[in-house]
Amino acid sequence: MSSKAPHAEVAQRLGRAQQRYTSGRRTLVELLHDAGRPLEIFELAEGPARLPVSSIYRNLVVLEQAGAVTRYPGTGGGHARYELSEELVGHHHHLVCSRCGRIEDDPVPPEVDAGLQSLLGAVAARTGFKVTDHRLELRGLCKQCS
Amino acid sequence: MSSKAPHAEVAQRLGRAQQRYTSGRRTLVELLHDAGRPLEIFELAEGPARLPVSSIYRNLVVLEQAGAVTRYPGTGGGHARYELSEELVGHHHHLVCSRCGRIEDDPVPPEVDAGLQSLLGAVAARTGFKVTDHRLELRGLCKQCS
DNA sequence: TCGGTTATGAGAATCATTGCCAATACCGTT
DNA sequence: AACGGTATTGGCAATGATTCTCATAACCGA
Repeated sequence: MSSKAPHAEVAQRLGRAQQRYTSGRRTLVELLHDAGRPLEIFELAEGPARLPVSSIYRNLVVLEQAGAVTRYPGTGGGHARYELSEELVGHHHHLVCSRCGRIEDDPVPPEVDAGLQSLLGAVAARTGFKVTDHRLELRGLCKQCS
Repeated sequence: MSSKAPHAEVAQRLGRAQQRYTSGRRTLVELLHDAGRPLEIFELAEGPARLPVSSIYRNLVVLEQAGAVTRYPGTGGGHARYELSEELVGHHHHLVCSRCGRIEDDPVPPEVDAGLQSLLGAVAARTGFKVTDHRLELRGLCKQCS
């Protein structure tokens, strides 16, 4: 199931950042790719891979600086989560269930995102803030909890 | 300048939650109201009010449970921030400067939010996720940094 | 004012995250 | 294939934000 993990792109980005694509980093990328949702550190550490915690943190920083993963601060009282960057897996939003806390990815249809883009242009004109990126979090109840 | 802080509404919500509106809690509400942007703990603690840290944390939890403040997890590597809840100060989005890290509020024009609402309805229909709320974070460069 | 309950504040305890460092793996060269 | 130099790893200690504890103080109704 991890066959289509974007290893080539990650390797390229790490190369640009003068970093190696080691086996630990490769494992992280596969775990994140297979999950298809932002994972917490313990989910990476307790999985079948059994990666040491300090290496996980260190490598996530490296991967983030290389532009391969994105960090999301904990949503509830929870802890930080990581995900493959949108440049690798495509633009998407997050569905956060306020009951069970689960976060799922929601791929964004082009017409929806186009609508958003025009909204963001209006913000720039109004406030002088140059918008380069956005994060949209939809909160509510997931299928199971509703 | 803190004259229009929504003390009455906060008191009402605390009452419903069987909680008192003490002077420490009142001070927190005024600080948050005056700031008009999400504040970190140290900004509440080091201000002229000199509130003890443990009381700040405890009271923010109480105020959050009563629906008077909202917690935002730190955006960079940063720490948690708190703000008066949207029910008290109105719906708004956040402008996050990726250079200086500052977060500003951005009030949402009704027509923009109406556009968003229709997008969210589409998500519900497509995924079975019941959207009750959303958070939009616009990232980019603030006026000073650009 | 009294009695009982709730909130406060100072410090200790907890826990995610980061730093440290000796051992290991990797890479280019011979 | 072995060598030397550099980057990475992994276990554990240190850090720092957040939470807990508990004795004291404030509050509220009778």
